[in-house]
Amino acid sequence: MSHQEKTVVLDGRGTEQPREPEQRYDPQSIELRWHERWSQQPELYHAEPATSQSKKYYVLEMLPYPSGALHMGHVRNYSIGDALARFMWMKGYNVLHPMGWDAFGLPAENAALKNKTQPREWTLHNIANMKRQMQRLGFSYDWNTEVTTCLPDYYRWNQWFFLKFYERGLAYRRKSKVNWCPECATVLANEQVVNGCCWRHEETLVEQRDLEQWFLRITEYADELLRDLENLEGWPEKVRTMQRNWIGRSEGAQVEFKLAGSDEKITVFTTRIDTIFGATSIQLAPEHPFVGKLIADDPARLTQLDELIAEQRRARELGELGETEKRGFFTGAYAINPFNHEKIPIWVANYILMGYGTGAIMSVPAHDERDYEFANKYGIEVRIVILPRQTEPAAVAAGAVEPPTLPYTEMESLLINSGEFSGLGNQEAIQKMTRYAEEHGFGRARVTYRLRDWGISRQRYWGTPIPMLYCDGCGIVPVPESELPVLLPEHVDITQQGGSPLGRVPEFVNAKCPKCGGHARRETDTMDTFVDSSWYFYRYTDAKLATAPIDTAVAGYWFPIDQYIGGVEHAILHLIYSRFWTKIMRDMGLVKNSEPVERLFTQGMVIRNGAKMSKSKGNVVSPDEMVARYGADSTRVYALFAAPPDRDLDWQENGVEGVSRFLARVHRLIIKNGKPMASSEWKQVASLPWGTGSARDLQRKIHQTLRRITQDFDGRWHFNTSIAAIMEFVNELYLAAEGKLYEGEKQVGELTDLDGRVMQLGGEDLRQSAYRYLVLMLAPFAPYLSSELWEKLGERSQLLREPWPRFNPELAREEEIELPIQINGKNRSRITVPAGTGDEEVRERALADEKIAALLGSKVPLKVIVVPGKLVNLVVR
RNA sequence: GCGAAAGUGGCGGAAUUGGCAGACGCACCAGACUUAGGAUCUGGCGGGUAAAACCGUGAGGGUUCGAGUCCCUCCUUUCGCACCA
Repeated sequence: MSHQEKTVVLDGRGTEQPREPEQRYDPQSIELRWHERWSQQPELYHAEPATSQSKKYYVLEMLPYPSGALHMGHVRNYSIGDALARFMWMKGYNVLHPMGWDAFGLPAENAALKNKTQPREWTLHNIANMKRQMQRLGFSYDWNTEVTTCLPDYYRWNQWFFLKFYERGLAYRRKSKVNWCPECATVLANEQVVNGCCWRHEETLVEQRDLEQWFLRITEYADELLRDLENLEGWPEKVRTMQRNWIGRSEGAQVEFKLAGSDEKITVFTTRIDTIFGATSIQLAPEHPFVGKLIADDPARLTQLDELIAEQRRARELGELGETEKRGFFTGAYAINPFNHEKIPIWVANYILMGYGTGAIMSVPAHDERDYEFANKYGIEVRIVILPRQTEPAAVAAGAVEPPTLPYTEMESLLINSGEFSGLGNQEAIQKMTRYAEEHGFGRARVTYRLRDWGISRQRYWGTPIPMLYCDGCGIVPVPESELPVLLPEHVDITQQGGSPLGRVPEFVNAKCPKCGGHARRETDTMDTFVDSSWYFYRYTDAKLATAPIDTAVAGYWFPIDQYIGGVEHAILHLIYSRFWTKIMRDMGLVKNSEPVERLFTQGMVIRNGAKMSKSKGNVVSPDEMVARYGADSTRVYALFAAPPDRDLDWQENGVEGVSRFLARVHRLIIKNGKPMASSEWKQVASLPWGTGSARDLQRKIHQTLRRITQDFDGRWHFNTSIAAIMEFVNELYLAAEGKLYEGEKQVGELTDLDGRVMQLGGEDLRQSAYRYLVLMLAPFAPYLSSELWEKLGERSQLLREPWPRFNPELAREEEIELPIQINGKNRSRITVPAGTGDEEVRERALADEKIAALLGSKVPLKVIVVPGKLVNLVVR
């Protein structure tokens, strides 16, 4: 940085120009000065109260986990949100733009173990650091509404919600399978299971254990969660599809099959009851409770079962479930098909999932690829029961129809070999056969979901304590609302492994039963951190409210969130939980909206050298480093300029350098040429009738650039093209400033001032006006530099609230003139030509073109598009 | 396997409704000013040619006066789902 000491700078024409230190773009000094100033104006980004007459706009970025420092993905996320917030402010909206911390979670415990600190200290320290980074980056957050989920102020409302859910039967306790590491003697989250082993003990296989867990009944809302996806038109289709698949609704029927020679029944779920006459076996999942009973006295088969289960678990843990070869064995037992009373064998098969439907299916090899594969392998009968209507039944007999490739789902299909149902179409058959099953008491229509209830118990310390008590006499007793919050004790020993850390804190565990006054134990599990993030955005609307989680009127004003911005990795869990939570809040009467988020934007990842940034790859770029080297503005503008925000962004440092050069160019341009100008003037100058010369060109550029940015914000969010347009604009302003434009345009417009005097305005005035437009256009993207230059131009207003200028479509349009084309002496049509491109020549060429003349004979061209001096094409409508 | 998105210079990417392909930026080359340049300014920069012509948007077909854009058939990459009965 030795060049900083220079005070003399030479321009391209070799003339020496003394340069004041402030003439050089020094982002550090500019940004630190404004940072200081803004920190003394905490009200700067406050939203107006919910009683405001202004239209509201709630822009939200996903709150970060305070892991220690921001990464580039954060910077990109917040640069998008901040640009939008600033733009909406300038558009005159009442903007809510909050930020908070998703502060509970496992990493804090791990860090505490590693660094011998407390999770609380570690977390709060990280928050302080990341908040500093955000403020240095100049993001326009209203820190007055900051939410930190690990503080009692916040998590007490998690507990409050939990109690309400419990009252409503939406929270319940039951046994469930969990990942259990025998070495750690504790439960692991799915993410902590690596290749089927514990992440801490890489040799130790994780077991599935049954544990009492708290669940939230999200399945109760499965149907609505699915249905309302249709209305979320502001969401990416991709996310909606992912959620649809996650919920996984399927309509069908469940049918009971009697066990031959017994009164016991096996219930299967099928979406294709119409194929039931083609069922040639029953298949059970290996974990199906029935299996044990059927083969209890058969050691050989029990061994087979164990192998099957072990193999399946390995496959699941390796994520290769779909690739495993189908395998199974005959149990020796038979079931009776209630439709045709046929005796069919019961098998165990590894491709049947216990977690879906009933864990048992009727196998119809003729009409299901999986069943077909299995049946082929084990020699089970394949019986065709549905055909396309056109097919001759004789073709079946002749073996000309190959299962299971039949188009049997078509309405056109026809049942055969199906008793009284033969001859029906497939849809009709489903209805009639379901009704038949219901009437005969062995089945009914049923909807099944893939979605499971949400298990929220975590055997962890750093989370919200679940506000429940276990009384020796009364059983499960909720903590009374008046006793909230159940405080998370501090200085808990988390170094010891095994079970919930809170269980080792007697002062916490031992409590009085609020019902009988007797001894009770507290629940020692804490809540999943996804609980925290399921409703935090409501809390922002009144973050300090002490009497309730939210103020219904205030939340009613702000919700739904107009724009939510974050990574696609939260497409399922966080966003489904949030939608679920909102629906409960609505049912509780807390909010009116059924969906929390109107529009969702998922930004692309930040990568470097083609790979996701990670410490192990050594390709991490730290925001602090970027800010120190190039400043916040350059870092932010680059994050928006390098790629459209929905695509992955390859971080290239010399790209940042280029942006920095660009900002320096802007700075130099205005510092050198900008002069004070009355705001009543400059706002009108750009709209004056400038004729057709170079002033008109600059005027057009102003409006075109404005149009580009305005439309990018309103529509497709391609801020890279917005910024490119600003760069073009700056390039043109440089030409203008160097006197290459405006010859002979000294006085081309008139303006009447407040006293009625007529002012003559020239190219210089237009340039001064253009500088101000430039600063306005830059304001959403580079807050520091734009504020600095705004002031340097003598403007006193708060840039954040300066109205976003409207572009004039007329002035933005490329100028065109129309020329008539004569064909056979008659005016047949017109051609449109950009102004000033040799009109006569163009017309002659147009007339000389045989092709056009021929076409005009039969069709009428409405528009001919002309390149200067050269006819290219003809548009015929 | 199923579903979705995307393939354009050395690179990131423009081209919003079919109408001058490669805006803007990076990298690179040349020049100017310089004791100096990793500053600044000017010019160049898809292939091809002395200059044109001509050829160029993953491949091959098609529609159209005209296709990166629309249609068909492939190929590749990325993401999501992956035995959901």
